[in-house]
Amino acid sequence: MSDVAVLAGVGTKTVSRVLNGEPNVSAKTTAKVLAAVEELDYQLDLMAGSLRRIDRRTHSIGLLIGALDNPFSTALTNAVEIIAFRRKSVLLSSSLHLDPRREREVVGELLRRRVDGLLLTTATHSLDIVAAAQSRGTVVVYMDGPPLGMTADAVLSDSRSGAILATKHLLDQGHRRIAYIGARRDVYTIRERRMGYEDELRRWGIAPDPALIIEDANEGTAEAAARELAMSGNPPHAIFSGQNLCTIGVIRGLRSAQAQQRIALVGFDDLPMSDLLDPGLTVIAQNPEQIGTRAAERLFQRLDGDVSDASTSLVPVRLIERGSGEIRISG
Amino acid sequence: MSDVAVLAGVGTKTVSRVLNGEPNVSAKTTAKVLAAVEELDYQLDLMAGSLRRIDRRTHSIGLLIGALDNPFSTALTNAVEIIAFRRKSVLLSSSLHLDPRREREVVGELLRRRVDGLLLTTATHSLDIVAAAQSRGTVVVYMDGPPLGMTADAVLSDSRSGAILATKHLLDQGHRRIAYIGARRDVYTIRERRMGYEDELRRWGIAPDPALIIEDANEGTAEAAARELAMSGNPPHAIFSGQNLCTIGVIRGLRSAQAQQRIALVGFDDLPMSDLLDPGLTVIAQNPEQIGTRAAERLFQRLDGDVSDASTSLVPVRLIERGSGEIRISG
DNA sequence: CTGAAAGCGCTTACAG
DNA sequence: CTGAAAGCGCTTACAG
Repeated sequence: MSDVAVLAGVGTKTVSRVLNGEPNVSAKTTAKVLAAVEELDYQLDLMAGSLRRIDRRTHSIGLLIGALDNPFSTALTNAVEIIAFRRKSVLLSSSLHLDPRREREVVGELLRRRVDGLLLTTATHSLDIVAAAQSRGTVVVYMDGPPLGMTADAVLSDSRSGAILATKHLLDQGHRRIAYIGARRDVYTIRERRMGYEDELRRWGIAPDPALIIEDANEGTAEAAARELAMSGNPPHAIFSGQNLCTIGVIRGLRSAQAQQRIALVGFDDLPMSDLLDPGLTVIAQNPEQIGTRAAERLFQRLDGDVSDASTSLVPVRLIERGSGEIRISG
Repeated sequence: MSDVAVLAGVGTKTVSRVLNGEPNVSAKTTAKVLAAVEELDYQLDLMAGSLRRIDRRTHSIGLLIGALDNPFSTALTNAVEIIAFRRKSVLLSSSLHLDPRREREVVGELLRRRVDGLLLTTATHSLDIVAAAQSRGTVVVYMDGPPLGMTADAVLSDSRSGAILATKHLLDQGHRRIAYIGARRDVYTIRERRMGYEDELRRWGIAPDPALIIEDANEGTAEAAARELAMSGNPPHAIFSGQNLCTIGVIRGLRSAQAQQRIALVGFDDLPMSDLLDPGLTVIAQNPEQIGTRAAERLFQRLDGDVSDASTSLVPVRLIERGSGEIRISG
């Protein structure tokens, strides 16, 4: 910046004024400064500025995501990025690559870079440092899960209602033996989905059958489980898959048992091209754009000084009928 | 940091030594400092440190991507993130959301945060500031495209060979009237794909037919184009789709014309679940993990002091046969 | 409308 | 093995 000041023949404070759009600089001086900036291809050093700035804002926000291997996470990230860009903030994005032990280190890296806020989709192993940062003024917003062990804003899908909707839809088709195949039980939203499934069964007077409940599945084990269920002596009439990657496994499993036209399927969370399958995949679609947008907007409201009580915002889900969930009972 | 120093009863330089793992600190002093750090939940301010540090490294790298709406971009980002994490660097990721006018501003935001390096998948509208940053020591590596108007390392798919492979495969099935439906012509790799297609046709003595070449398509227009071609009086025998989102459109178009079992299709770039379609989708699969990994590793080699000549690294692609590309000529 | 001095939280270059 | 002083590139708080 001093180079620019020298070349323009002004003080550094004047350069700072021009580059930050502060008032009280004559048009002539502004022009001189801008010419020098152009000449030297100068870019303001925002990080140096934030050191002295009264609010210490770095105009960066940290995003912690479980893994980027999922269209849901991608859409979420994209939505967040759009809001951040609008607010002249940059996104420091980190994923865990499925290794929860990295969480502490990843969050630490974000905090050491003094992000203004943290958008967390998962944070079970770094609670202390997140809470400490929050008490120092770092804004914390949870996405796709509730705040764990601390008070913070959260934006998430209404998983329970979605699971109830899915289960009811299958019951409405006449199915009674409905299996659940879901992902990691240690994830809040996943548990909610299983519980919604059980709630609705009970509401219809059906006791959840442990033999029809498979948890902690990934794509591979979901495939094996679906295949096994389909080929068993007493196969289920329908399957509710509690997560999109599991759903892919279930589809493969049903196909390898040639049961995809016989056993109904509703998946939680949508998948691209799932309308092109045969049968088309019926899903409970989440709204990741909305979750990401709301969470990021909440974060910036907080940065703007909103000190109202922390709140949890539930984003509605909806049923999309494409065929697999509308297979009716045939026996 | 001074709080920690006071609490531990040492100088700030000693705190700095402990936190940066520098030698020559007694075990006892180290313990005192660590206890104070723990007590205060202190996190080093990396950005403040980089200001004074001799190499001025911020341990952050900027990633510019066209849009995150594509599994290819996602896989690329993921691979880059893994390498960056390994190198204790954080990823500032920005996408353009398809708006090229944002490019200058986005790149500027990254540069103003003094990223150590820039990983660019697109950079046609910010050449001057990228080049200026490069000449100041910011490492620039291009991904998924060649360096445009400057000298820099690049890592990209061997698009031309892939397009030749796709076209040859369709010719091998007996097809002669092969259409090309591709995305934005202003993207280098997309142009390479079309050129590979034309090259191979000519090698077989077939003149490319302008009526069978559709460019600048997106998912929607690719669908319309495919449908129109399929329903025309003189439909093509096969289609080579030059980009994955176009491919989705083409699949929809062929289906709506009920031609998906009649007109062969090879798509450039793989899509998840494309083996579950009927027919399964034959593709030229890229290797985004490899592109991202190589590009990030190159970037860190440069930061480590490698001053060898800039080089372009071509990552091989491969044909995956799943059915749609193996439909043989039937007329 | 403009600029000189001080200071943000660190690391550097020294001195002990 | 340890720490005091200076300085990185900015913005703040002033003074003119």
